[in-house]
Amino acid sequence: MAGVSTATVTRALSSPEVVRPATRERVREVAASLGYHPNRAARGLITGRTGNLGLLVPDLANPFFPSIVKGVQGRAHEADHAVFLADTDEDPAAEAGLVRKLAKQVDGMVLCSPRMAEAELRELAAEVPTVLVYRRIPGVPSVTAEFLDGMRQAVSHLVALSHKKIAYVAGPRSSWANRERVRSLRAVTRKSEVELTEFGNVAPQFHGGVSVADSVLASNVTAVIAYNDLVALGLLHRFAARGVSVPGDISVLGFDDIPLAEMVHPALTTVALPKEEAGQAGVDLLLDRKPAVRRELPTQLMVRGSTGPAR
Amino acid sequence: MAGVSTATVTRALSSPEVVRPATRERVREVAASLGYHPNRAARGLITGRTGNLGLLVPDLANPFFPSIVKGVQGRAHEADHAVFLADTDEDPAAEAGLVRKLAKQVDGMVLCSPRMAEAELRELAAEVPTVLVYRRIPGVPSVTAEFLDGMRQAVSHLVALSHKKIAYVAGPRSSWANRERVRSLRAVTRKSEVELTEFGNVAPQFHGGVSVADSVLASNVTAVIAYNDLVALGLLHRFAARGVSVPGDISVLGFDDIPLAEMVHPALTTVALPKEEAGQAGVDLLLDRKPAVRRELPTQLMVRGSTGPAR
DNA sequence: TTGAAAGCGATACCAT
DNA sequence: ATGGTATCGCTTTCAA
Repeated sequence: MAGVSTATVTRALSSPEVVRPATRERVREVAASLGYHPNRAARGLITGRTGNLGLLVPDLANPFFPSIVKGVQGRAHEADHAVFLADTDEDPAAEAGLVRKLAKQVDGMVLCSPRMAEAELRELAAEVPTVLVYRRIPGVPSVTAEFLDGMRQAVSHLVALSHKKIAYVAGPRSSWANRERVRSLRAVTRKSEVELTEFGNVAPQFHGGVSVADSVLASNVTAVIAYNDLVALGLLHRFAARGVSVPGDISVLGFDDIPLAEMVHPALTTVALPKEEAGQAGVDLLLDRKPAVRRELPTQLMVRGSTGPAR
Repeated sequence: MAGVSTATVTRALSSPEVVRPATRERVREVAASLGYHPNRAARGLITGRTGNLGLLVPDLANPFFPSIVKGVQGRAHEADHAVFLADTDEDPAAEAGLVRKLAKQVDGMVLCSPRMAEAELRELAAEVPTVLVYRRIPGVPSVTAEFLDGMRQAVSHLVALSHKKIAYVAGPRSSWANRERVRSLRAVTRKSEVELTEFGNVAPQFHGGVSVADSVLASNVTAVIAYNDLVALGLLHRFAARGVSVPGDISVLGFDDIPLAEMVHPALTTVALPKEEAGQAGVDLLLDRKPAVRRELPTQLMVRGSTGPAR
């Protein structure tokens, strides 16, 4: 319709500088009036780049993940990329299959808190450009948070409130984040007067916290740090049902800072992890294709109503 | 590698019945050993089907939507389709662009609670196979819930508790769901002794509820129905801060039944809307390509702690 | 600066 | 039952 060849249309649209301005404008106007957009699949066939990204999350029902998805999604669209989303329902066995299914259609994958084994993950990362978010393995670009520092802030806070006996409710064994938190917590408490008791492992969900609450109460701790906010909320719920006062009888501290943390009574003291930022950083790493980079984002203790002086 | 033509490979993989069993097995074994999967983009070029679906949501941070996404995602993968996700951040102006950007790469779009105007939506639906979830316009397949019946259950419940003056806190004007709820509520209360006072419009979020709570208290209602659970939680939060007892001084009722509703104290009485089911039904409608169908899923009042007898 | 034509990885038709 | 080949929509040489 513009009276030029398809080659010139391509050039007018993707390499404006090489066509005569008059031609370029004519082509662009016609394209706009027709609502023409190049078919990305066909383009990808020849360029090898699809303009698509893949994102894998363990469970969208955990409010921690939608925030990350928003971050990935937002940044990807800024970079004119579309995002495939896959939810694995906390099934490690499903992860590799989903990644491979998407691999051909994407320029890269963002794997958020993948539960699969390290060896398998490494294989996958060799097949398709991969960025890990909230998981770290050698040689693969990743975005994580400063768990050790976050744990230090949490324990300092409890120590300042005179707590001496602290419980930790562990999340899934397959969760790298859980392993990191346990490691950090042990490291931090080893140097202090604090006595640490560990519970779990529980599912990283509300009911996980509910189910372990009575065991925690039966011990003699005055404060409990939960694997994440959802578990912490489960603890709060069961404590309330048992008539246990928080923070009067026991202090509760979570991890993540999901939006809910501020909505409950008492509001949950928690270690805030970067979520949208982590998603954005993940996309940046993927699109920049820099050599294996490890970004570690800062964490921040949010002191709210669920922690108070030891009884 | 299997000693056959590409045509036979295609057939062995996608129309097994037309190739000799021996050949078929040989091809399949070689394919498996190579980890070969047909390139879906290339396939889409000639078949016209991409095996991809697009999903648009207003805001993933609203816990109502992740559930729908899970439903869509799960069903789509069962049908061997991948899902593009786009979050519009509650910006109606962004919706059409996002849809058009994805349109070429998908077999159809699921638009979840789209905020855009009806005329524009109709245009879009003409360009790409579309299913609406939680929105209904003539001629476009849709999945919604029985709001009128849900509202009837809610009001009956409050009437049974002797409430005579009820407030409604309205959500966004651009939200079809809000308009439906207002319409249903007016219809239901018109026939009863109940006096209805309307507040809002507020953002469909926690802070929306917080911001309107004092106005509600200043009126003389004994019960309040919120646009959705998030707004209801905002009300609960502000009421608690003001020392107002729920349900002692005022009853609170939400809509949606998001997971949080059960996690707070007092637990939120709410009208449960189908979420995963709605997402699944949306995908089914899209893939069946039946003529314009309207599915209306049942709703269910969940009575919990936040409603009680009128004071 | 522009056009012609090859080719990306598949499928589907027409032969054989 | 199988192979040859045109074709999908686009980009990228290579020539003009």
